[in-house]
Amino acid sequence: MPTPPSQATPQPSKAEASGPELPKQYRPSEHEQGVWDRWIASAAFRADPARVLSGQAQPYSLLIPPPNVTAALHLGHALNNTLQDILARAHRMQGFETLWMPGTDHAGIATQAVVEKRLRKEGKLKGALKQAYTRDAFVAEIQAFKDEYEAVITGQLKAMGCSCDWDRQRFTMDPICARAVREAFFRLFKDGLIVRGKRLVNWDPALQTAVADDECYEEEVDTSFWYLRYPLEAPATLPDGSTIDHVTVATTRPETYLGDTAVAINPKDPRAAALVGRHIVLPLVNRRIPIVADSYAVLPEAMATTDEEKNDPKARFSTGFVKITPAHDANDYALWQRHLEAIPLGALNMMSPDGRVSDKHGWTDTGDASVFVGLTMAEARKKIVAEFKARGLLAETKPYRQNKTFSDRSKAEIEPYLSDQWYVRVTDSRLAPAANAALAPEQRTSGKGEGPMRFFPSRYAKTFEGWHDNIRDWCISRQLWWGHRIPVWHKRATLTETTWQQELAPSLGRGSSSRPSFGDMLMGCVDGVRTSFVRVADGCQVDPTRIIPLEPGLEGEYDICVCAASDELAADWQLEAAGFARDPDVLDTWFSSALWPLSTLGWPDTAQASADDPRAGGDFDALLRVFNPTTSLSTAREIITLWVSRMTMFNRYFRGQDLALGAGNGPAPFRDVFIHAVIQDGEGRKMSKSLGNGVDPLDIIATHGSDAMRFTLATMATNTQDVRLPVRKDPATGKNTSEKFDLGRNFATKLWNAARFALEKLEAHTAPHAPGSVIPASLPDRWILSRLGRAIAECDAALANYEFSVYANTCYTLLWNDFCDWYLEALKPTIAADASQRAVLRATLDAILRLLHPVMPYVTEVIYAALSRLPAPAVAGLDIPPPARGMLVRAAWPVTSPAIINADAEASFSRVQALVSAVREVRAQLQVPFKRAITLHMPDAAAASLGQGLGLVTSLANIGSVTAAAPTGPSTPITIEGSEFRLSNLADQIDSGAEKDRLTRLVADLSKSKATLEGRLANPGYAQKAPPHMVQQTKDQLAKAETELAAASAALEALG
RNA sequence: GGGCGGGUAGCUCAGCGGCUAGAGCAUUCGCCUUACACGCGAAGGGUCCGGGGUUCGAAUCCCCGCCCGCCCA
Repeated sequence: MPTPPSQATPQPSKAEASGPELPKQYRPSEHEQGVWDRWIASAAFRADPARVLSGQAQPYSLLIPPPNVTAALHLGHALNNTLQDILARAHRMQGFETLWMPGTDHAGIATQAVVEKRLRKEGKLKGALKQAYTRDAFVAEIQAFKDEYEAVITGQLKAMGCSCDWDRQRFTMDPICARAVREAFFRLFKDGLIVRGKRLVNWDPALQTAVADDECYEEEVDTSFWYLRYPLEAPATLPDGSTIDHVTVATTRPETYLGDTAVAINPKDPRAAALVGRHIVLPLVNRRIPIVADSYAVLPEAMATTDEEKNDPKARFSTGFVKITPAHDANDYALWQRHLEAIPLGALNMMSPDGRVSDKHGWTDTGDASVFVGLTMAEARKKIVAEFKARGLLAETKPYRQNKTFSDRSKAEIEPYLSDQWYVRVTDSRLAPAANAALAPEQRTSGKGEGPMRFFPSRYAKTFEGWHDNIRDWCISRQLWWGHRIPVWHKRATLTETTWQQELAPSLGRGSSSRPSFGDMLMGCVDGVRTSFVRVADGCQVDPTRIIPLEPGLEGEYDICVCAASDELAADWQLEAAGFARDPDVLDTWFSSALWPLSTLGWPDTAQASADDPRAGGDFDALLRVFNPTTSLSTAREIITLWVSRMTMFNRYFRGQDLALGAGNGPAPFRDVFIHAVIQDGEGRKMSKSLGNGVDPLDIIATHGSDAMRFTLATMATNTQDVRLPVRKDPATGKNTSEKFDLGRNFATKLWNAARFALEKLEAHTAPHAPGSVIPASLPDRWILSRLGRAIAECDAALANYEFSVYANTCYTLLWNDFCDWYLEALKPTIAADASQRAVLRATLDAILRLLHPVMPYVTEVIYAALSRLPAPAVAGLDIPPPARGMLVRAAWPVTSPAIINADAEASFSRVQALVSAVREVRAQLQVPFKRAITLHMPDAAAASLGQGLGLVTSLANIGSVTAAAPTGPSTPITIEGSEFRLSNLADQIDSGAEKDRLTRLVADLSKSKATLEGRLANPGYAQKAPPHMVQQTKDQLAKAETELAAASAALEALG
């Protein structure tokens, strides 16, 4: 793993630098550290915003999706960071001033959960966290854990070769990022977009915190419907004349009956008229609750009239009566909101934060139900069902399968729970709608897109758009200790005209003529401090100007919430002395990650940021101006809603304010959003610790090398949603690995060996070519340059469209199939004598190294160290200027002139390839050893038309002689493009059986082709409607097949 | 429930209106051929999930269905 850079500029190691000659084998571990040190020492990854401001370069920037400090990186990170590094390195080579900003995320709930678990395992924590640890002590434990994992993660990224601007590395809780969080919170609070609300949240009773919807998952579990008899206050007579003294409710959660405040019946239920407005008396609790009419109550199957009603799966289980528990069920809460008048008791919470029945958190009329207090919800269920049964109030129990929600982190069952939380009103037009408006017009399905933001692949724009169209207020408070503490101080006060002065009197007098008073502060007349008054009774926020002085009718209990823009201001106003207590909660992690495009660049106070982090270079002001908005973001699918959305909203909001465009009108934080595929195991499962199917990038780097891993991952980055990586356990090491990575390792080796060969030839023959730029003359030279020109164009297009597998595969084909299989083989006979060919070989290898560098930075850099010592004659049409310091990392991207693409050379060369392949085929089928030089019988005209190609054919196919004379002894036919030639001298004794087999197969193949082509031409519609060139092509093919078939048949007949 | 992706050679994937459907790995055969056995040369292997339709022509476009996966609710 790379260590911090040494002070002196490291030189290439002996292995790298022993002259142009390379060691026989490429062993990644012997080179990677040395190459890394040279990159760092030369500040190769350093972005200089001044070059952009002075007009010397265009900016290109990427923000790393900050990995959670919870755990080491896995292959998914390896993929994402490889792709980002490819982009960063390619753009750097293309002349962009490139910033790849690194950093890590504190990952509040995830990290706290992991550390808590770890402490329990180590025996340092028993019982409830909040009893065993103080806040500060626990945060210190997490801090230590964070330091450990941040180092691990950084080490992994460096081992992978990630060319981040490491001096600027950030952490979401470092002072610079913390200031951004503070500023953002304050601005939103001030603008009325952060509000307090009593809402039902997803409560994790194990972690004792609210969790976001996206931190939960659902699972089907076996449970029951219980049928509970609720006694009526007085008997009622139904339309059918019968009299009832109770109603029976069907419920899956009998334990929450302690919080019931109503019973609902469907208005279409015939019994409704007789019952609505009457009351139930809850058993044991003796609470009097009303019956209300609401269509939320599902009609029993027997009463259902419409199809929809009949098909409702709950109809089978329904009695027509539903217990309503607003504090413990989202649907019930919504029903209460529709019947505020009819349900005076509203929401009664009967659970404590640790998931036990409690009469201390909102429920007071305990009555005989005190027997349940203190039980867990599961215990309470059993006991409540038993008590109902004992009293004859349990009508029946039916088994039922139901979807339940669980917490991702603790796996505990989620309880809907009524609690005070902070929300961001993201539905405001300056937030979610502004995010959608940032999309490019062609990526919007509804509404107007006016921004530059594009998703790659484009289908993900729909996910982004749909999310904002349906977005709800974002709950940002978390009942945790690890995170950015909410900068709000609370005080509960009962406000009446008279108590107002008394409640706040100790501080109200603080004002003097020169300073604003405490009252001014509360009214929002003071910079950097803002107050909201939340009426406890209904959670409504009341305008401070109506509180001070208090308007009639607004008396009551209030939560006074003071938000301070800095701790200094909070201290200055002596809030705590005045009885205000700081909110114990922290912010949702995504709140700070949402600011990543701002906070990493020093926002909001770039001068202060420069002072805070001198290592980063003190140029935060230029950094923010040049690199926000960024160019590309590469991230995972599920992150679109969690992170991309919030960054977009915040960047547009805050930058809009900064740039005086108006909140919400600022730039989107990035131009392109690339969504990469998810790596799964061979069975299509997510890689995870619990499944034990994860692969550690460092293990792959150790066995295969960093480049091999990177290259393989790049080939896997197609535009599908998932890619599968079959995993196997290495019996020797016990570690997970995958044979897939052999692809990259073999490719790196191939490159290494090709380079060794080229260097050997270039070293051995040094006679200079004629002065001036080399004009390639030989067929292989013209051909390889043409192939190179095409490959560069394909790579350029692929990278511009985030098609990483296309880029990798193009490089693969160019190097392996074109350069190694054909070009290097073709030049063997001529390279020694041809100085111009040596120049082309050198230039082509140089260009290939440049093209491959973004994906395989280490091996290409090592080879380049050797290659760059050789003279580099210019080759016409190929622009590859020598790089600064002889380092590939600083080299320019290869550029070719359009003229380098040579269709004639390609056509001639493919005839050579076809002829050579045909000869090889005959050799293989007739078992003619490669070493046996054979004779090719070919008319003079045909030989002449091959031109330079003839020499290539004879050397590549080991043709001993070419003659126009007909063979005298045994011979076999080969046909190329409809022409027939013969091969002879194949063996001392010809094996006519093998030859017969070969020709028989050939005749069968050709007959099949002939039939197919004839069939196509016989179709009357084809000749009439297909484009003429298609028809002509088919005719040509048929003619060719017929010629070849005739030749093969004749030869077969001649054999007898 | 809504949205999205996928089902092509034994495996992992390209191809997304027109060469007789390709690559890498695996398999078989032959090779230490002036760099490379992590290699070279050759070969075998596919009702392109099923069923309809559009078209001169469909793996590719449309419709219906089946199966797998993901995201959101």
